[in-house]
Amino acid sequence: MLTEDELALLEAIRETGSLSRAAARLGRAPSTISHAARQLEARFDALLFDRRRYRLQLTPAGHLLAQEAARLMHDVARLTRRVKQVAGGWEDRLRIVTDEILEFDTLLPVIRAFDKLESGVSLRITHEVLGGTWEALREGRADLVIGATNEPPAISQLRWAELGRMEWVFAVSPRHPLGKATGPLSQQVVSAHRSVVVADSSRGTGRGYGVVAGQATLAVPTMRAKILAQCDGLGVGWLPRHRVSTLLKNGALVEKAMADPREPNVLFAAWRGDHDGRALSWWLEQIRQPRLARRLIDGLPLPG
Amino acid sequence: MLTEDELALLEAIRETGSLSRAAARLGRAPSTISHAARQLEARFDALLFDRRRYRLQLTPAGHLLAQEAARLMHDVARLTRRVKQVAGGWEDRLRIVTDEILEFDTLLPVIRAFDKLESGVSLRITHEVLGGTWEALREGRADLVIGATNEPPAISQLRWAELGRMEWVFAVSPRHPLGKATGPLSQQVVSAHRSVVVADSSRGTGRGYGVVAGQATLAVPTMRAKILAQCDGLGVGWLPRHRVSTLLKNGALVEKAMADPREPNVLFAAWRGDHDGRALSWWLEQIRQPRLARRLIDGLPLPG
DNA sequence: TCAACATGTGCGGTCTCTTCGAACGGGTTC
DNA sequence: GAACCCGTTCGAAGAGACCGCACATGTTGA
Repeated sequence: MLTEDELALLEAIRETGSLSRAAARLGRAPSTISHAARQLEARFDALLFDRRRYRLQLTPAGHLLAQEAARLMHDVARLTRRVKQVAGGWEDRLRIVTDEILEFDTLLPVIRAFDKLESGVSLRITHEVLGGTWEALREGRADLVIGATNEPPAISQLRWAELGRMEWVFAVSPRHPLGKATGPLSQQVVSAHRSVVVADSSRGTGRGYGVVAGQATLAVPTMRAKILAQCDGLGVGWLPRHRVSTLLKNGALVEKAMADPREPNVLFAAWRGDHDGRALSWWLEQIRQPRLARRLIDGLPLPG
Repeated sequence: MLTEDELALLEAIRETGSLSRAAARLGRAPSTISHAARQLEARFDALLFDRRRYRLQLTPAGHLLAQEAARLMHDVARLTRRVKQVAGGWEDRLRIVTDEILEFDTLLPVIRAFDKLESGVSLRITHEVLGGTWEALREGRADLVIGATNEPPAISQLRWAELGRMEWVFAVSPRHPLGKATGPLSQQVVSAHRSVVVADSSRGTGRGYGVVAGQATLAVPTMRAKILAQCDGLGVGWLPRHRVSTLLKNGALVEKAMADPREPNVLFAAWRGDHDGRALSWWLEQIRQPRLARRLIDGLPLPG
């Protein structure tokens, strides 16, 4: 393998173009450097230095070694940092999976605050649709899940905390055929119109919120897209009340009373008890603050 | 940095789960291992081993180090191979740039033969359109250029060899308006019809073969596409005679006499004299064989 | 042309660091 | 509780790194 001394040797020889100067730079005797250089060649079983001329030079092989060794050295330095970091109780990385109904924007201030800690932990934030968050936790793809819906399933070592409730509203564009309908709408009436659903293309399986069997659907990638689609009159469906509050106020959407109202969803944060670290603890501490939890669930109302 | 001994130490401890067994496996005294382990911890300034329980275990930091160090070790082994290879006179990699009018298929047998040498040299074969090959050589993006057209430009240390001549034929689809024209065609007559040109989208600049100013053009990505386009009657232009020989025979294309015939192109192989290596020498040796050069230039006639 | 200087290498001695064996304390197993 | 396993400490022995010196060779400047 390569010692940092050997690397420094190559580096010094390459830059100074001479063994004596390299020796001076490294604070060693010239004979030591000469000895070490020969030893290095013996180790790699290759001519690394061209000694034919007065001042020796690196051969192409020597150049390659010096150059790549510098890269390796860099890798080792980074590895050292990571090891110290993990030894200090910080995870190497923290994988956070949010449900898509949470808006990434609301996480930004927390991420910024986390960055200020300069922990070195690399964050990886992705999102999933519907049950995907629980799956991610079960399959070990996530260290922390934020905004998971429905009841926590049976996962060994599961820990969780309630974030709060998300209320839903059935709303349509005023230009939509249902826009002028009066009185509570039955499922039968609704099912005659296309519904807009959020689906995750990457996993292939078609999931959707509150879809009636046989109903035509328009699958869109995000809740934001669903809201915009419904504003456009492209379909109908349930929307998070708080995120469409402005749109309801200015008439871009109209709320419809339903024969079967939708119960509010309880949102959870969840993690596994067998992995702990300072980054996870910090995030849990933040998320347990009611103000932040409220903001995460409410999201940002779309401006009209 | 990490010595291979230290890496072997981590590996042995991780697998055996005990210092004594690791010592036995490595053929050292237990005291040596204990000492080395502590020294490793001091070096990284991190707790790598959990000594609280009876048999010590790797901490998360230790696991990370062992795992990543194994990866590093692998990198070093690969680097060692590459250094030996370069020291043996083989280049680290050979970048071959062909003109697009050469067909990649005709290179395949040569590549297979090169692979049989098991030199370890990684081949990188790309193609360029028109003057792009010379540029690639000038800008140091290529170690060897095959099939460069036109005269060799002034490039320092340039070396070249003639491959042979490529003859051209002006041909159109029988369903094209020019298909029934008689007698030699003048430039003026031709310029009234759209010409098909080969252009390189990746470099942005529009280049083309023998295009008359003001003439409408259809730019296609490859010579193969140009042939197919002209068979389809989408345009007219010069084509390599040998590659369309079958198509001329079966009537998919008809040759037209021209008032200004096109001179055959001389194709060159070129490289720089200041980089030599066994891989380059081998390729030059192959290319200088007249039979191979002929096959490269003629390409594969498209079946009707 | 010759002297002064610079460069790379070989040798013997010194010094540091690794390694070992022996002894000890604590934990596990039967 | 005896036998065994495990990790640690300590002094001694050995290996390898390093230095100073001498020497051959090549370069530079007067």
